[in-house]
Amino acid sequence: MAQSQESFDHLREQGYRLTPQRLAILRILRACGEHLTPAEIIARAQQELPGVTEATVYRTLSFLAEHELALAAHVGSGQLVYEIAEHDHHHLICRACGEAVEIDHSQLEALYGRFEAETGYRIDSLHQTFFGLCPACQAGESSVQNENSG
Amino acid sequence: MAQSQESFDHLREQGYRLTPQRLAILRILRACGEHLTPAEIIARAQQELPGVTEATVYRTLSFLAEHELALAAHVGSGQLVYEIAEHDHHHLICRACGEAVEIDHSQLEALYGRFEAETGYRIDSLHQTFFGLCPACQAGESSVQNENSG
DNA sequence: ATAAATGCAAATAGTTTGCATGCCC
DNA sequence: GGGCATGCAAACTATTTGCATTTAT
Repeated sequence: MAQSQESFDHLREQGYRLTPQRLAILRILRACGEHLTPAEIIARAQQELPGVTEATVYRTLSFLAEHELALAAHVGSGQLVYEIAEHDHHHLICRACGEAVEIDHSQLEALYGRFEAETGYRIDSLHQTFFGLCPACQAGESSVQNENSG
Repeated sequence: MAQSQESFDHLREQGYRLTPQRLAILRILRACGEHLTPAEIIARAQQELPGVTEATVYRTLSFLAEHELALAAHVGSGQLVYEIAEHDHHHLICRACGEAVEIDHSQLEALYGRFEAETGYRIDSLHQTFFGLCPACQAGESSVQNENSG
């Protein structure tokens, strides 16, 4: 929670407000540690703050992403997902059970460097999502046949 | 066009039909060579086949993706995009001008191998999308300020 | 006090579905 | 001819927006 104090002050200085809704959603993202869909965040936010609306959650998520307190990414589901912006990392997600493994950004740096050298692009994808099958689901591959991802 | 003949026969054998709509959409994807959003595909399809509906295009795209004649991927826009399934590759897209560079899958194989060794996952992400700024847009960075992506 | 943020509800955008008809094989 | 695919329109889901009210500062 300490790491946010400076961001909070910074936002306040710019005239933004730290409303209970924003704090609650930030808390939810922090507590989860993983990415959540807007729907999941809405559900959790409504438990903490009965009466909070979907519109507010969407607006809050955009706000947090814009101010780099949260990170938005696309995963296979088609929905944008959000997670707390703490350190740069990527995800490897199991298509079958949805389990996600974090991949530290350092593991992609060499690749990015190579792409940048080859193409001249400056790459800023700090949240890639890779898909596959986790060891458990590979084992039960013939029996497990679902396609969930949330 | 030759490369599709066998796929066509295979589909027909399974009782599927190669309707003008499906062929037109396949032709559109092939002609483009890049990924297209459903909206873009709908627009082009309606030029080739006046009267074709959105529903049909969506259904056709799902059909083509399911039968591996097309490939579906998420790019930053939030919309699923489709492209012809010809060879495994990834994209590096300029956030500013939308220009895309292809990255052959071979360039990611070592990385995937490393991830697989570390995590035990079997990775099957054959279409990653990386974002960045292309050389031209880096040059005009201060002047170019748009956020288009389609 | 004041401007920013919320809640509400309606609007919008994108995608999917049911069903009668059409058309590929 | 038979059954898969299409067109049409309506349903749905996810997200955004306008505006009066509330509230953090």
